[in-house]
Amino acid sequence: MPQSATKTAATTQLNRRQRLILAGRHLFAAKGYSAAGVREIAAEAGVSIGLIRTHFGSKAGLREEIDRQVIAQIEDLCSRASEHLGTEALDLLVEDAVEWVERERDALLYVRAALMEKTPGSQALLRQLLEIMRRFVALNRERDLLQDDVDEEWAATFLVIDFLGPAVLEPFSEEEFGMSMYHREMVKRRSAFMNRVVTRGFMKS
Amino acid sequence: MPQSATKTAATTQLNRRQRLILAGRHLFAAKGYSAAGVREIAAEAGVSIGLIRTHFGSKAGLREEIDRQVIAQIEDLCSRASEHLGTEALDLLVEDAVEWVERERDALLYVRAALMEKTPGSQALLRQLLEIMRRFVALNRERDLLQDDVDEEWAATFLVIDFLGPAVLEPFSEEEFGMSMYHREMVKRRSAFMNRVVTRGFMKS
DNA sequence: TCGTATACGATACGATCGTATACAGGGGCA
DNA sequence: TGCCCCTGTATACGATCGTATCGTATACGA
Repeated sequence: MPQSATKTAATTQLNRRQRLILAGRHLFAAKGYSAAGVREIAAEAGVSIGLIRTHFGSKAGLREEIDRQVIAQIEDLCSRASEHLGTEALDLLVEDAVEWVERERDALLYVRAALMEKTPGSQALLRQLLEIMRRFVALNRERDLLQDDVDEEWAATFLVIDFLGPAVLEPFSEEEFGMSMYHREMVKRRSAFMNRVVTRGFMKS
Repeated sequence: MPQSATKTAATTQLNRRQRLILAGRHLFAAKGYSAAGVREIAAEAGVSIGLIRTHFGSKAGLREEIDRQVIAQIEDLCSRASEHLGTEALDLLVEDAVEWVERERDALLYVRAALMEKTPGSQALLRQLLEIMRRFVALNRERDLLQDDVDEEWAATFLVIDFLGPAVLEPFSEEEFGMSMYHREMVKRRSAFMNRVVTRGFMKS
């Protein structure tokens, strides 16, 4: 009983804090930082309001912690993406990203919401994404997979935009396209189209 | 005196209302709908708070009116884009859009902010953008400017994403790229890159 | 010229915001 | 056992939110 109580207590402590983070991430992503209230977050996490102050100092502190965790996730994605080489690197990066998005949809939607507000955290998030794409472009140049005279900085920016694009459109996707942007069929079509665009384009010159 | 007084009064009336709309558009775009308060909006417009209720019923009513005006502007852009034909149609559409963005930057940043929140207005805004791009794609197909076997729905979505992309990145642009996304040099480089991408891509297959 | 409708501002109201404070339970250490 | 710190809850506080109300000034039609 004492041991299991200790364990339970520790678990609960971790859970309380982490549940606040998850609830905050979810609500910030869904309604935006200003519109999501601390009482609502605490209620969704199933804890009392005071815990936000205890663990994070303030609502802003909670956001900073969420930023840190999401940035860490993207760093992970980045390091795994760097392992991909060869012709199918883009496919694999897309697959990795898609797998992450499926597993951590709230995290992506949080990135989407975070970018709406310019904070140190959101700036860092964007920089992280740019860094991933710059490395990806550089890697492909080294492997001689880039066409000649490509504006590499814009190529990286282009990739960031088209990574975030579906997230931006996601809340409207059901009504405009009849399914989620991250529905398997949607991802497949999009992946095929983007693959075509980056290698051949879609318009005659 | 009476005539000029009448004129002034009428002008003032129009100004008051329109100034509220412009101030609201600016603040909603800059801080988001929830974070922008009615007192702040009234102060920026140089009128008293009560006028928001008088003219629009509520804060939400003000947003609806802003939505209407912005949608109307985009419709204008749409009808003008439809006039462009021939090989340089994309260039002209881009030029039109760029000119509009330069003239009405707040309107674009408002679109950006509006898309963060799912409302009837934001859904209509997105649909409008999609419609523009669908027509553009269809027009190019009719003119035989599309490559074979292009997924036209995704092509239109792609164009929407890459139209909104710079707006999404704009608040971070100064720090990441050293200048605004809508700086002339930036637009030129971006335009060149996008032109290349849609016709040739940038990666070897 | 007067009556009325509208335009407008000042202020009050209730709700909700984020934060601060007071207090309760339960391990770890003397 | 007694003290203490840590985690946690409940509640209070001041500020600010959006909205409602009231008084006044101004323009227009009879």
